Amino acid sequence: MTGPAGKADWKAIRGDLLGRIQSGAWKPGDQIPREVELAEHYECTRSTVGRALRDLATAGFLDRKRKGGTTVSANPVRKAPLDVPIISEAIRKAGHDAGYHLLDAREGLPDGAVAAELGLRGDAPLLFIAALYTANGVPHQVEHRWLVPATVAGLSRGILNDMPADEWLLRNVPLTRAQIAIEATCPPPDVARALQTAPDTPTLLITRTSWRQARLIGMLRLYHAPGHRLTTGI
Amino acid sequence: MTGPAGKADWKAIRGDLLGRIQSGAWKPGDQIPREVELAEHYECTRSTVGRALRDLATAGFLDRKRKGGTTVSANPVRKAPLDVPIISEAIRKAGHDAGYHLLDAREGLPDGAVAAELGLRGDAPLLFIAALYTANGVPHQVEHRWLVPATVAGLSRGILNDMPADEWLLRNVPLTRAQIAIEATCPPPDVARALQTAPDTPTLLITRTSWRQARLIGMLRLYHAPGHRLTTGI
DNA sequence: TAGTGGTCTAGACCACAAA
DNA sequence: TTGTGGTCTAGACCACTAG
Repeated sequence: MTGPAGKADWKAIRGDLLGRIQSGAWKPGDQIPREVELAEHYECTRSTVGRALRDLATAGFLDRKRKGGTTVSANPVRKAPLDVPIISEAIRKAGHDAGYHLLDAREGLPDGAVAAELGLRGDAPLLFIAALYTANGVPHQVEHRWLVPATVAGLSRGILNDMPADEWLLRNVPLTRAQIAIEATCPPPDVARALQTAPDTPTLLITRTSWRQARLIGMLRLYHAPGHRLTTGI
Repeated sequence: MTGPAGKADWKAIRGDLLGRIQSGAWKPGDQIPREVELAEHYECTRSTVGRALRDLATAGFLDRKRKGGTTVSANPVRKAPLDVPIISEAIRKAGHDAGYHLLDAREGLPDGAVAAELGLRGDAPLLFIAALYTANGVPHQVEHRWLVPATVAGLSRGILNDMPADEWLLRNVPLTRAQIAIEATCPPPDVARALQTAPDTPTLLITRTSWRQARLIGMLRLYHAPGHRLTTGI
């Protein structure tokens, strides 16, 4: 119910509108005034209130339809932004010293699970990479990658010795689409060994399959050290 | 290098600009033309290219600074939107029959870990809720909630018998801020029993602490059935 | 068909940061 | 100081959709 306090400023207007929603003055399902009316109330143009309304709509607080007007979302499905970072960068940003060790890099046939996940028949060789990331010298994450050789042409073992695959890929084969799955699992024996944990320790596993346009780049399995938490917020 | 193909349309411009980034025509760190120049190139106004540029910047593809100009992000930290849904809704949306069973609801003192997580001293009683969600009759998720009684006044055991806490909270005490943590763990004995799994099965645990403005609402621990995956994409 | 949001224009002023 | 993006205005036309 705040009036046009200071001046017309789309962020202020957004805050005011959000306040009405979160305070319960406007309830889920309610129809809110039209843009023209709000513009009049806030003493600004329709463009300005429009921007505030658009922002609240993309954030999930409002539903907008032409002719149907703007309503308060009945079911505000909130989205928590989950970072998909360069691993070493993430470690450094957490204030730790980031280490990287290539454990394995070779061509080979993917096993059935990987081939199925990638939608391949399993008879085409992929580039397999295993690497360990450390934070302050302590095992932090282990990655298993299966990459389509034709798509990542130019990526050699020599490069991988010095540079994590994700950094090379970011610059040379940037992804345009990715599917991400997060689950809890027990690490395979070699991963457990690298992480220095017992093989039956619950481990957070992130699986990411990525494409560049229509071309498959490959798959990443990222095993986190025990106790590692993925955090975000709203 | 596409010209002003059809007409000035901010989505088309965004697509064209994104194409230049993803094709490698513009590389990370590169400075891109100023708004005025792009407007000239696309034969539209600065507002229109500005909208396309703003969109790409919020998506993480561009960095913009006044006077400094616009550059291609050197480190495009992509964000994957993670849904924070009403649990029953999510089960239904997956095409399953959603079931809800209240397992426990009582006032009690939180244990040390919960009190610490909530930043409480542990001498104030909280409302504890345990509930089981099923999908097609099969155990799907178990939630443990600790709620601050003063903040959720009106939430009774009678209500909780019929309605999951999250649905009541959504309508009556909508959160304005939340911290979310995702980790792998072994479920406590009572959770393992409810999920009908062995206690040493790796389980995906989502912990969410939520506030309404400055007031603490409470904490949720959501244990997922074995094999459950959290999925998202870019 | 009429009303609503979605978009674009042409111009202006302002805020911030680099030189 | 100066150049860049950030925002706002006043107006117009268009696209979708509810009635």
